[in-house]
Amino acid sequence: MRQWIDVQRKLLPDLLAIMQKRYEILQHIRLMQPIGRRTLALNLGISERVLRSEVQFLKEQNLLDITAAGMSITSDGHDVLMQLEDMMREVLGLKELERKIKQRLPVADVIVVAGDSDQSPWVKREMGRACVSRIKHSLTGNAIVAVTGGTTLAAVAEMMTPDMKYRDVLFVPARGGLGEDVTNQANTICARMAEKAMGHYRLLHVPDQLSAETYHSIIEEPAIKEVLDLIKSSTIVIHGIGDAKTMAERRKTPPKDMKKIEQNEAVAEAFGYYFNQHGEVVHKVNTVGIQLEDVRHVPCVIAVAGGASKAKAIRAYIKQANRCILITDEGAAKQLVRDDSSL
Amino acid sequence: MRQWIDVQRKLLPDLLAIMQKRYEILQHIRLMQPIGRRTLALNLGISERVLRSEVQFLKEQNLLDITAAGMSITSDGHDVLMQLEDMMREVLGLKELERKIKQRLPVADVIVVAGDSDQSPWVKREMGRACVSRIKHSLTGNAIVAVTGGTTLAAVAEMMTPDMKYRDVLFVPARGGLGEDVTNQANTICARMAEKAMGHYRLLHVPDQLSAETYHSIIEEPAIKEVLDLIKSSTIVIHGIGDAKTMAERRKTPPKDMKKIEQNEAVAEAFGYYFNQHGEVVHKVNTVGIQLEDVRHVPCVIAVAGGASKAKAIRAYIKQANRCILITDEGAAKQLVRDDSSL
DNA sequence: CATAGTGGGACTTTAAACGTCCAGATAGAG
DNA sequence: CTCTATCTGGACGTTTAAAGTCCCACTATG
Repeated sequence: MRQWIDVQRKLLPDLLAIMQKRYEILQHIRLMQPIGRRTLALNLGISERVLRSEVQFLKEQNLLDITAAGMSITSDGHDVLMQLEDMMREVLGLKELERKIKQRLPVADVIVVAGDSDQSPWVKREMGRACVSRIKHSLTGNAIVAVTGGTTLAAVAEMMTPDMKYRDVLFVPARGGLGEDVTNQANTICARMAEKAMGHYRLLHVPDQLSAETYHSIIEEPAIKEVLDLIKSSTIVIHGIGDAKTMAERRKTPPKDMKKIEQNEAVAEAFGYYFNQHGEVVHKVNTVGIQLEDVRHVPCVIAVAGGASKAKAIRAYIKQANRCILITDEGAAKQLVRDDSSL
Repeated sequence: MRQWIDVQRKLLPDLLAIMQKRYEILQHIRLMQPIGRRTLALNLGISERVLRSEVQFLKEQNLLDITAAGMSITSDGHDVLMQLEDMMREVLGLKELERKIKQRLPVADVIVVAGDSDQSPWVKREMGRACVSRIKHSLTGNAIVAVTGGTTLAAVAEMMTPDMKYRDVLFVPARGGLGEDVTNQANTICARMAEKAMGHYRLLHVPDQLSAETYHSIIEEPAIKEVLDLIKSSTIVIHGIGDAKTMAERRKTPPKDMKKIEQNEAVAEAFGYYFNQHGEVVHKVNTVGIQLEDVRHVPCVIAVAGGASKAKAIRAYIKQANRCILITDEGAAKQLVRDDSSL
């Protein structure tokens, strides 16, 4: 396949560009369907007229449907898109990035999607899609999937699709309240993901700020304890990686902790833990649920994070992680490789 | 690879056509270099202007050189062409033909090249090229290669290229005089092939028509006997397959034999043997050299024959052959498959 | 029922591809 | 050495396809 692309690059250089264009069009339509020409053209950054020609072509190929409400993907288009995903990763050199990252960081697997989520918000959803298909890949029987919060995880939940495989899967939030907005809380995302997957889910109703006494008594409540046990025995953990400062600010972090985080030069955050650039824990939010030790024993840990600005955070987290699966984007991946080359 | 082609067919339907066009241009240039635009355009059956555009493009890609004497292939172009050969066989459905033939006829391997040598004479040279690369593939140490005569084998000799592998290879004519023109005789072709390959060769100087006495005494001559022994112990045999009637007419076949061949409904001819449609020998030319029994014990027998008109002959010969390697063209292959489907 | 967003038709502009013709250069034959 | 045939490459008008522009009819949704 590699040589096939190389030959085509020599023999038909601009056709690969056209292929990429059509691929992106299909991809966007799938993402935003039903959608109109103008909106889509604006989104893709191409003229409306050329989009129109392309759309007409794609329609003639039976790859997309076109109704009064807008354009949407046919099942043929869906199939083509599925196969294209793999090829385009190779064409765009994303596989190359994956190889490099695998060489340089201790990860079990890497998937890089095109784009930079710093610049194009929809790239998060592509990471979400990649994450979902990766999960399906390593799903066995009646798994317990623990998920965290964050906008990236929200995107993952949004892209979740129902599947027979999820019939006996249980979704749980990885940890209790971390001080986030309700839309970004693990509970919310867990529920959303389970609904989209047509699977089951349990939630963890523990308030954010508790006195020590209440805390100790509440975790002895049978209803709570049962969920906590499920969480500790989860087989898959899906979590985001945040920039330490951004996360601390977004959460209602007390000034005392804020200072601690800053002074210890934390750069990364994941499920309530803050790491410095060497991957050492410098602070943790006190809450129930899975702990860092527990994570190390989970067979399948998937970290999802993208955008060039998160490269440092990703590197720091990966350093201490136990060969997790990383799902990221082109922006972050390139930055990671660049940083590594300059060291 | 199969799916890659299918997707591209959907997404860029004319891509494969363009690819094929450029492939053919490169192929022809390699075959006829150095060659001018007009001659080439005429040969390819396309307008001179479009050829000019294509050539300009290919030149910019550094795939061909262009001098006052005409156009020729660069080493880059050669590499691309090598890789393309395989891909185009897949694209043009030739691999499909190969699969079908392998299913239906008792052959060890089949290679089908594009075109029909009945209509385009240069297709024989393509078969020649395919044959040469196939030989190299199954060449071991100091092999002895026996070759027959015929226009197709002449094309094989013409396409032979020198290679380190041929250093210890010995070329010999498979059989003595069969009544052909000197240009199509096994001796001539054997010498030509060996020269092109930079290998060694021995010839068999035995006149066509001999009395029984002379015959028996000549084969006892040490010089002759040595060559005959080499022939009998050859490790590779390359031969053509002819239409029985055509071959009989081309050779100075005596009326008596002619009648015998016709009455027994011979359809195929190979190294002096005539076969009917069931693969049974109905006549043989009396001469020294390898015999049909000997051929059965040669580890690698390669039959080269193309053109739709030869399909019947190929089928008949293959029926009695002991899992040989067949090198043919699209015209013959399609006819073979068609005949087989209608049975 | 109004409005924002949709597809699609029609026309003009622009660029690329193509057909055609010819001049200058070069290799090979005589 | 000369002559001729063949080669490339430039020039220019023509054709055809793509892209820009504007507008209209329709429809889903609030």
